[in-house]
Amino acid sequence: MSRTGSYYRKFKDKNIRLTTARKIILDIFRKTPRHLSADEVFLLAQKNYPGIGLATVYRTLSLLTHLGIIHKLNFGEGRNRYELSTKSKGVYHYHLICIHCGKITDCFDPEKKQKEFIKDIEKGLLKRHKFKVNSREIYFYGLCKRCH
Amino acid sequence: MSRTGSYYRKFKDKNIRLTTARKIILDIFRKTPRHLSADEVFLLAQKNYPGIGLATVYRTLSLLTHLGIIHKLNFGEGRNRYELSTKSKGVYHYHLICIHCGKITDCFDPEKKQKEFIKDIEKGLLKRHKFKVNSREIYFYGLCKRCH
DNA sequence: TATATAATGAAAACTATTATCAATGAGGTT
DNA sequence: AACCTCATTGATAATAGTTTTCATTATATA
Repeated sequence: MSRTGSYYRKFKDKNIRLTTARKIILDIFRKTPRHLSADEVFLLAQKNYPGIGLATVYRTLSLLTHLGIIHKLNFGEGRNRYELSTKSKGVYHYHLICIHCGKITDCFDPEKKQKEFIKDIEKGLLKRHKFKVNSREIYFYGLCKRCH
Repeated sequence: MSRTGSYYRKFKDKNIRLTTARKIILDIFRKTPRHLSADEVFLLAQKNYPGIGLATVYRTLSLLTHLGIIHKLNFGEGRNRYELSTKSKGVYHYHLICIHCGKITDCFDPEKKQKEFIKDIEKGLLKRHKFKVNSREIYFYGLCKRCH
């Protein structure tokens, strides 16, 4: 089954209707490996589906977030951004934010070791705080290659 | 020299005026070990300084953030929160956010080991991405003690 | 104390997001 | 295929957090 199909099944299982808007937006995330704002999703969606409304975009983003399909991010810009959360299932990744130019970089685990680090921390949280981690967000703020 | 004094010096060094509003707000952060929203800071500030305006609070939060004295946080609530950043100099800490009840917990490093983990990751970022980390924000989303 | 100007308070402006509501369309049933 | 139910939609208004504007005030220095 295609990846898309597995998302669609998630909808069916919960009696959530598979509308054009939802399919289009899901597709955008599958094709765009970036952190998209609601506005950016809206503009991209309009290309294939001119009639779509901004409110629907917001509602869909909220829905997909609650389904765990996408992940809400915040880089301190005064707006939220979203990305497919599938990646984070197997591979953890960090976000690097340059405090000078604002550039945001995805950084994937180069070493297995680091993933184990995080897992280790999460085990500790469960043991000591009885906190069951579902997902994690790791932001590093600093100066990027071009800014120092 | 008192801790306050060291902040005041930071102001002097940059020719930033030490006004009543700034002293009051700095004091709030020194006394309140919580993640405060602009509104909460505003309400607390008014107790000692009834005339203070909300705009000044926002301006001061922005100033203190740029000076590196406080740190801007976002827990996906639709507003920003702030905390003194001194803590993070020596001791790293994580934020646990319960996706059910919304409770936010500060979690300090129980083990030296974990701090070393993070340092290790940051060394890798410098080496591979030429990214110099200034500060980090680590959020764990999941279910808290009372919600599972 | 006088001076220059950074900082302030009040209010308006701006921007992201959410709520409202009548109209539409998805998906099951006949 | 026609029908039916109600979740979903688009348009718009409403809300809320934050930023900007501008005349006034207060800080730091001479």
